[in-house]
Amino acid sequence: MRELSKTYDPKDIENRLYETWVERGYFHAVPDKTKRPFSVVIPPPNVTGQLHMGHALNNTLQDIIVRTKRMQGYNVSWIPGTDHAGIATQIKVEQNLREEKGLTRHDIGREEFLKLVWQWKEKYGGRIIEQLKKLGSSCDWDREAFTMNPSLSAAVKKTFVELYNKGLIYQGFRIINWCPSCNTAISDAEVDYKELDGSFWYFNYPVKDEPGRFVTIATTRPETMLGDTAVAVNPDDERYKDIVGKMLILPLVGREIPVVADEYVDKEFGTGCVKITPGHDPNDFEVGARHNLETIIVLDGNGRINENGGKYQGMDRYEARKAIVNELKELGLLVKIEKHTHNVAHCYRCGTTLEPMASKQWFVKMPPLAEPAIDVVKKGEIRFIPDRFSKIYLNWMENIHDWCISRQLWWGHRIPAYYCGKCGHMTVSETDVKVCPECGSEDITQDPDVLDTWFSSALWPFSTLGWPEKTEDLEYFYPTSVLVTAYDIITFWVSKMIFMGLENTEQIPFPDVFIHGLVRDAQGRKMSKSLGNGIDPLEVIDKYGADALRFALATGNAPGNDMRFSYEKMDAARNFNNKIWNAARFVMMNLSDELETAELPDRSKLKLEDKWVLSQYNRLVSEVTYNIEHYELGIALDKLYDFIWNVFCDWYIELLKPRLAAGDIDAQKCISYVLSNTLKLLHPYMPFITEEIWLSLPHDGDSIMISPYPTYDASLDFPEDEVEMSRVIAAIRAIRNRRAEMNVAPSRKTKLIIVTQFTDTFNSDTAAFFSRLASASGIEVKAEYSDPDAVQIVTDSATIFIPLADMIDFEAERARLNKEKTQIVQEIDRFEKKLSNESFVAKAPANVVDAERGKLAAAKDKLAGIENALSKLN
RNA sequence: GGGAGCAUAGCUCAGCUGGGAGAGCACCUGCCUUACAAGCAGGGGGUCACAGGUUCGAGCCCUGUUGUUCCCACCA
Repeated sequence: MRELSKTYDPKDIENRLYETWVERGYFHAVPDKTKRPFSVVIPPPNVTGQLHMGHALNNTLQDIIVRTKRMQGYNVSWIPGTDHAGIATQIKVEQNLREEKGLTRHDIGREEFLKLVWQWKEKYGGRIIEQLKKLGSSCDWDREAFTMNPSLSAAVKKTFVELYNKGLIYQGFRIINWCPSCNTAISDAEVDYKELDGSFWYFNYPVKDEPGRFVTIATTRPETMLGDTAVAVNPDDERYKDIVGKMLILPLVGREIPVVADEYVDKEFGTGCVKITPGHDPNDFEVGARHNLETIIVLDGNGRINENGGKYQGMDRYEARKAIVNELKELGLLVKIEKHTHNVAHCYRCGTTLEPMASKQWFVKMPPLAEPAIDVVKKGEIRFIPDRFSKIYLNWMENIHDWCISRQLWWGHRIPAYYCGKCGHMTVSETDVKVCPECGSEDITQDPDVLDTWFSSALWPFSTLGWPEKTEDLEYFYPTSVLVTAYDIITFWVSKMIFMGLENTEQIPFPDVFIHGLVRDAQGRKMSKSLGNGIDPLEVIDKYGADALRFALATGNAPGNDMRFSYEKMDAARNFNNKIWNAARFVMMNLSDELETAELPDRSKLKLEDKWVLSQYNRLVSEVTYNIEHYELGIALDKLYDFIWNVFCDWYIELLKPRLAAGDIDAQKCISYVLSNTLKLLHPYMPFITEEIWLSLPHDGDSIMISPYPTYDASLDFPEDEVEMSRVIAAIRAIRNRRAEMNVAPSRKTKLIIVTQFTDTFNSDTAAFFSRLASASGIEVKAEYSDPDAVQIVTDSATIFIPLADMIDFEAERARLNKEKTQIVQEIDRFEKKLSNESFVAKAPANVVDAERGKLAAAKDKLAGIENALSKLN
């Protein structure tokens, strides 16, 4: 056994224990048919990322579940890893290249650039993994995965090719969101809308061959007029009936464009005339398709006007906007400018205003994939915790659009499509294509685009287990048991894992999706770089220890709800650690060397207080187990905290002090048993301190983390003793309370005369601790007693006399007793009313009614005591 | 426009399938009682947003109202 140091120092403990666990292979799991598998999924952090509070919360919750299951005997696999994070990583490396060498990726070329990204990944990619270890996460590091590993890349290619062959992946020309800064298309899910103040410009477009006649259109993006190919009105709009079919002259450009009638136009909005720009607006694109309009794209990839913009070519989109508005004004075609607030699409990665643009991209056809993914949630095969997030999921899935998966980036999984330079044939293949299967030409180029990062993330639960190979791991650990993640990536990631899982493995990837909230700052704001309010978990760990951070994150945590992080919580967490440490030190000081294991003495040797604490401990075991199984991790932790502090420390330790001082071996067994098993319950939450203490106590085995989790034991239920002890505690509390009210110095000990029908309770053992805890110099237990000169305390099971004649204000005593009497009479009245209500007695469950009867009886006993006391007060 | 959450003690929040209104912090009083002052003992403090309803019984279920946060859609 190891001695515990006088003061608790997490730094000394945490690194040492973590290394030991890893060395002994406790985190590593291999398929073993004799054990039940339990495997979990959490979001792989970005490879270039830094640990933030979100990761800390996510890992803490996951580790609590994982450690509990492992102790319960499951064969637990938690595969850690990182995501290549296409755009995010590429942006970082590009920035770096610009800052260090003043070069762009185009200057050095694709191959060289990718070398740089891989170098970057090797250099910084491991950092976040090391940071996760500081938290105590019990991941299987031997299985660490990365979304661009060869085996995961193979899974990506296989998926792409199979979906393509089924017609579920296709190339299409349509409006996508284009980021002029990242120079790539992004999916609808990657768009952030921000409400901005803008303007609404009204312009006149002249009608051809009818000088002086105009239609007035309104737009928020004047520069797109360069690509207008029609103006649309509602077919039912009387104002414009006669103009439908006529031609307009597009100002500045001179192009003739038709007026078309389309249901899409809202008569009430603006002027009722809409300029149609099929190349730069999703709705216009559809109108264009319906009316066979030309699609003219006027912007290049950087957001500058292209060759279709005539003299504006080369101007930035906003420069062009100014110029166009000015020229139209000079031509007298600007009617008015209105202020207009509207939602503007921004890139979620870089914040740049996006341009909707028609473009040829790869898409996943969603409806056929969404359907089974909706079913499994509706049928309850996959459930969200809490359930309300299934609505968000279903709402999203039921309104799904096809998923744009191609990105004009270099970092990522390159699309496995190959084009023949000679005959133009396209081949989609898992293996590299060197020769055109159609014409035999060797002039083959691979599609330059890469796949959306989420495409590979979607495969994570099974690609990390070896899919598409039929590995033993996949067979044993898949489907996984639970996904733990925050609600902000339900649509990004959770939904995609579900439909890809069903598509690729014909199984759900996980039955449970445990959703947690976001960690905010003390004021409730989102932690962000721009606000500078982010708190680095590593600094917190450095100052308080990982156990304290985990406690702070888990305490009060309710599924799906955001939480605030504050240093007040960290102080509370640190204090709790300290409390446990000191309690353990005290227990150990009192243990004799002959105790080797944590075993209870023979049941017959148990005293009242032992049974009382064991009975509560036993209930704690079932409740905590139940709560954790139901993902009520915060509730379970509250109960552990309450038991350890308010039951074990405040009462049980105090109750046992006389016996421990006397060297009572049974008391030693009891207290070390309760402590050691409570530590097991707490271990998933605070792995380090519990291990350190547990190893110092009498124990079986090498580590608390692989010791069996406590289970409910019917032989430890002592309901009667619990009631008895709670009466004793109530009496002690009442005495302390009275003494405090009367300002009796704590050092002043008094005699106590206790009148009670429960005389068995107050035996010589009880008297020892009772004296201590109630500041008594001696205790007499009597069946009958009367002393008009004593303070009388009435509980529902006893009347206690404290001879404090010199301190009594009899007037005040009488007033106090009368006040208590009024209160108890009111209570009795309430209980009686309730119990005389026939429908209550008839309809309420029996145990509720019995409980009310019990309360009534206790109140009546107390009233009798008070009346007796009043009558004896002179 | 559609959807969801939240509104409980001064602050931050728990409260599972309806039956006790709770925790941490803060506050007040008294204590260094040799595990712990990062502590101990005692205490004050709440019309559970508002209005109806269902029920023997509502913080919890239903309807409406107000305030607030978020998600989705994106009428130029």
